[in-house]
Amino acid sequence: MLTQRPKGTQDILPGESWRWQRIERNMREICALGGYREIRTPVFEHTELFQRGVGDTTDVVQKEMYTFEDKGGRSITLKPKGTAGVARAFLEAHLEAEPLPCKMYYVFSPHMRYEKPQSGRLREHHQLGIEVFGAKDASCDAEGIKLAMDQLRACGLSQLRLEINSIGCPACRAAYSERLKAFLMPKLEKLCKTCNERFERNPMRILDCKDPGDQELVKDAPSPIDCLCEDCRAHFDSLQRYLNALSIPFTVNPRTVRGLDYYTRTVFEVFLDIKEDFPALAGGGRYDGLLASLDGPDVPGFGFGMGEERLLLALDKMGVTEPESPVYDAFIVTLGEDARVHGLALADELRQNGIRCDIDHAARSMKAQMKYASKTGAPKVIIIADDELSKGVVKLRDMNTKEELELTREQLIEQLL
RNA sequence: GUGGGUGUAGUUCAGCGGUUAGAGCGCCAGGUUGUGGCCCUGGAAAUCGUGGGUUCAAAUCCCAUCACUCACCCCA
Repeated sequence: MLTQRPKGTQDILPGESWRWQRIERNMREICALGGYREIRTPVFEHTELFQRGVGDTTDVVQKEMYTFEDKGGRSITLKPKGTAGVARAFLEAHLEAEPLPCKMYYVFSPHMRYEKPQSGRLREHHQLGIEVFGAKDASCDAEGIKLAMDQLRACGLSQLRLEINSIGCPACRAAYSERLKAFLMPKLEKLCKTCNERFERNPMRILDCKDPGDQELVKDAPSPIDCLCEDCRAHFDSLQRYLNALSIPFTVNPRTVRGLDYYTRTVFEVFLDIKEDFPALAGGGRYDGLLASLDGPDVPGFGFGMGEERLLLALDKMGVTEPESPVYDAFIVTLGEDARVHGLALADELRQNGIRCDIDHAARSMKAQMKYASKTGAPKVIIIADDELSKGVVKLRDMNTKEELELTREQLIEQLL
């Protein structure tokens, strides 16, 4: 259908864009306080960037990318993940030569994945988040997590649950993977079908399988934390120290495993702390090997992404509602074309003075204009008709008290300011 | 990709074989030739998702298809 949006997309209509602006404003303010500056990267990149930067074996790359060949024969992919593009921009501009860390944030970044849509999951969604390059200490991780929590709280969410974990460095992961496989091998027959598929591809994913039978079977599985090397262990310990210093409650969940290849050490997810299932609001972690894997310098990284649609969904879910502020400070009701001529000039003058106002452009009846003013929530109405024109005044009506004053232009502006 | 649910005015829904498919809300107009919210009256607005089949007769039953939606996989 011509007038139907593509599957898995959403329009942000005039009546709701203010909600987006509000959460994005919160993010900008919070980030500015911590010295993060905005970065904007393209909505499409060379396909190879995502294959290398996200991971060839991940579901995102294997079956969810919007990939096409452009007219120049290049393979192009619509951004399915944010970090790879930011990493590419960082490397291309050689920001590693500038003072580090490089602290960046982004808002309203569109992400496209070919998935089957459902609640909180779209084919195009928008993320806000941060990326930091060149800070290896866990204080960076803690600060970033605090920022995510602050952002959610600033938007009006208080019931939050932070889950952290450490999946270690590649060496720890290899060791853990072996240990986990050894543990799972004898139970393989009893595990569900998808877990059997996961066994070779990504055994860690079996740990957060939703199947109750499987959960029971893997209850005593070894924890990745037990396989951490000395450095990774120390990093995870200091992360917890920092989080405590920031008074951020958290739970260590060894089952939290980000399904992307580039993560190292810290991974975390933030959930709504409620009984019902609700998808993660934010997720992220450390990716110390990412830049090097893109042939860049050995510079560590940390970041998180937060789904704006999911955040808004969570606000609805938790009943955090705030009415839209009225579109107008005043609405100008005019009767007849002479009045409209004056009304339009007056509207312009008021706008020059920073007063948000509008005038009827449809030559409707006074009743209809009053009704419109009322519907839009305008607190004041300015009435201009023959009577006012001949007297050289306008009438200012207070829509709540119904009080009406006859005023000159100067008096009117004074009143409205 | 797998599985469930739902498609009827702008919107939320009723109708579930039998005249011309209804209602609430919204929209427009009038009651009130210069005054909104409440009330009253009227009006516009629907190829009943689409295609095929069964039937004397289909919005209603059957099949297919598309869309929306929810869950799984995965992820924000």
